[in-house]
Amino acid sequence: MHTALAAYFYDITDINEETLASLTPYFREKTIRKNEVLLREGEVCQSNYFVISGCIRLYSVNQEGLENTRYIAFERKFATSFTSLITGQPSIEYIQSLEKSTVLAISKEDFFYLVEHEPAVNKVYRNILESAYITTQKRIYDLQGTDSLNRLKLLLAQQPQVFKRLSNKVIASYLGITPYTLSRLKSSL
Amino acid sequence: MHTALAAYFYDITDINEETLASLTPYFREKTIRKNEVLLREGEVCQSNYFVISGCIRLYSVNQEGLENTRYIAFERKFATSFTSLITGQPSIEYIQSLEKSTVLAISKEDFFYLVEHEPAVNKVYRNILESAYITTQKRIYDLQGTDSLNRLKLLLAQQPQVFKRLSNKVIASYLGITPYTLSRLKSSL
DNA sequence: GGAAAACCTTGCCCTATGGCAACGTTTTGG
DNA sequence: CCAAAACGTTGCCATAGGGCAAGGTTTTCC
Repeated sequence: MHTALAAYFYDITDINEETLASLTPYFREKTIRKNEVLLREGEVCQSNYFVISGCIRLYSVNQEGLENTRYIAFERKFATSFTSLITGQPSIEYIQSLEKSTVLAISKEDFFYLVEHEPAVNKVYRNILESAYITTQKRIYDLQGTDSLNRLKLLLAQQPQVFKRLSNKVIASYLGITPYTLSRLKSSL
Repeated sequence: MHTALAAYFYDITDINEETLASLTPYFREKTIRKNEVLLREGEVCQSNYFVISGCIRLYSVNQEGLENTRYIAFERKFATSFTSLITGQPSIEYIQSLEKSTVLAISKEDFFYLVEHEPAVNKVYRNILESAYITTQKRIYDLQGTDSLNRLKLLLAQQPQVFKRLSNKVIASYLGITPYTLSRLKSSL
């Protein structure tokens, strides 16, 4: 198994070496070009992705054709459209790489089989969902209760790497503002 | 066990009658006055609540003193500040009843003990987290990508009972707008 | 059951952000 | 390596929503 994923399991679970080895064949390594789309709106999501290098984002396109980015996964994070994965319904969001990336992909059938039958994967899934809960709780309060300038400052303080690696267009779509406004806010800092 | 909670378990898990009976002593029935606060910002959340009747909300107060409502739980839903429950950190949000309510409360120690040792509760917890994931995914895209009038129309279409049971002040704080704006939007419908 | 408090509405004006246009800069891909 | 496309910045104006004030209405609770 790739060392990054093994480290992830050891960090979250008390899995032993044999069990870990038995999980290896479920994950396929995949190289992804920059800006490649892994899932389109309307398609049913079939895989869960663990990011080895690079980063991928989840975003949707609203009625006016504007992109809204909900989540950006960097190294050592799982990312997928869990809503589509869980419900089996067509996704309302896209999955796209933002850099040349390497990921480990596991099919949804294998993933949910292991969630049911392998306690370590159950624990990992629980951890993913709990982390998502905590992240999105804060995000909703941010979007509801904080103005753009403060959201920008918060992002600069908490995830400075975002500004080195991603375009302003993507950052703006994550903050919920237009690239125009982001450009103006940055020059006002 | 209260029939509403039993029905909830039967709906989500394949629990048997004896196991269900063994869970009963973990839940204490509690009657709550309208507007009673169950958890304040800064306190560590100690319980998970299952709503039998009435409703409770999760909200925070931002820097300007304005309330933002993140979630409203009606009958047959679990609600708590999972972020505080999971991390053990002080809560950034309040829990408050919006009507005279009856809930079943389980302590966090008992709850997480059962999540680890009772598969049916593990499944219920997984279901709660998955549902929260699906709900908040849509909510983030709504807050980011849709204007207030459309958010109002969506809420009217999807949760009309909200408008019969809750004050405009609470509805506005859920939509992320002021009561002034809500009043104006409603008269424009 | 009545005073006080909370709530709802609406007029007026203000502010943050959006959208277009124009133009320079960077990135992409053959 | 170069042309085309995408991106970033900024001036100008438009618009959604916020905030105050004032008045009517409903709710609370002693």
